[in-house]
Amino acid sequence: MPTIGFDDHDHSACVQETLERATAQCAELGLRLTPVRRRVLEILLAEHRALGAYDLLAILAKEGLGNQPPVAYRALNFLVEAGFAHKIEALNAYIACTHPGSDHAPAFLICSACHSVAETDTAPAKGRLGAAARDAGFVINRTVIEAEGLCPTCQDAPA
Amino acid sequence: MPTIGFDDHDHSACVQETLERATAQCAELGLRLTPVRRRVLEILLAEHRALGAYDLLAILAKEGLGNQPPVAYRALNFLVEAGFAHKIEALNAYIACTHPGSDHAPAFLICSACHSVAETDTAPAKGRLGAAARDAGFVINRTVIEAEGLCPTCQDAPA
DNA sequence: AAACTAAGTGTTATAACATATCAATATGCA
DNA sequence: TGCATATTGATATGTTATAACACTTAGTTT
Repeated sequence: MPTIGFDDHDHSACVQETLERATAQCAELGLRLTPVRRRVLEILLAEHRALGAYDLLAILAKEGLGNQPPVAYRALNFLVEAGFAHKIEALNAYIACTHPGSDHAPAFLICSACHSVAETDTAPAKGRLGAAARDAGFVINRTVIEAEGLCPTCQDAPA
Repeated sequence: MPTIGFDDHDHSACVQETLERATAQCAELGLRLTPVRRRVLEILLAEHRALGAYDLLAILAKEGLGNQPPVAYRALNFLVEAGFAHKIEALNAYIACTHPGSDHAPAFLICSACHSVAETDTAPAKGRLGAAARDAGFVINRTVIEAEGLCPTCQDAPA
């Protein structure tokens, strides 16, 4: 599984493709990708960076899709639970999943300068964290793995 | 370096000892462990679990040490920067460092049931996260490694 | 000692993030 | 159709965090 990162790619195609896959997956699983949910996913995919719930809400409000916080949070919670989006705990912000379909323990590389986020994968149970958990008799349900730093572009940019 | 975890230990001694080490370390580095900062560290050490800034503030207020949010946040930011405390991003809460003195990349095991937190250590650069960062040309400044799950005690407890 | 400087504190206000609750509506299915 | 469930609308509130500015304290320079 590749680290989808800071490189360029055909973005509008990737948005469309991911949306279509999400639509199909919802149909399969009996989930309802309602207009607000679909639009939130589309926004997150298009932005390709972490957005706060209120950033999303502002966009939704302009489009007449809702203007109260629960509108954004409900959609985000749905997407996160369905595996279409992730919450970045270090930013209190949300990002579209770039590894859709796979059951995964995501890890993120977060650029402090431009706020772009790359998603990669970990196998937490296999590393030191898993070993520590086993030693302590701790059973892991969910992991948060995030790294803050500088992406290649921002390293080159003048301070 | 051990995972300081969910086991019992002589707590009041460990609080005193850590406070003394922190005092000494501040003296060495020219940092000022003022009354509020010292008391916040003491509370975090004594509680031995993650506390929200407003939980701390309530305690400080009772003791006449301040009653406005910045009082708590200033003390917490100082302690975090000095390495005496850590922020648990998944909880928006703060905990005393149990590996003081060492320059470390902490990792946490967080019990969803009893909210106790064990601190252990990682070597992020050596695991998959480090490999992904190198592949992407990403330079890591800080890592957030947190696992939520059940501690040994809460696994045994009835649901 | 007086003046200066840097760090810390007090205080007010507000920004930013998130959820509880209850009523209304839509959807899927017996 | 009628029922159960999921979703949405709307109001209010709860929780976490910082901006801004005045004031004080401790150390340092003159």
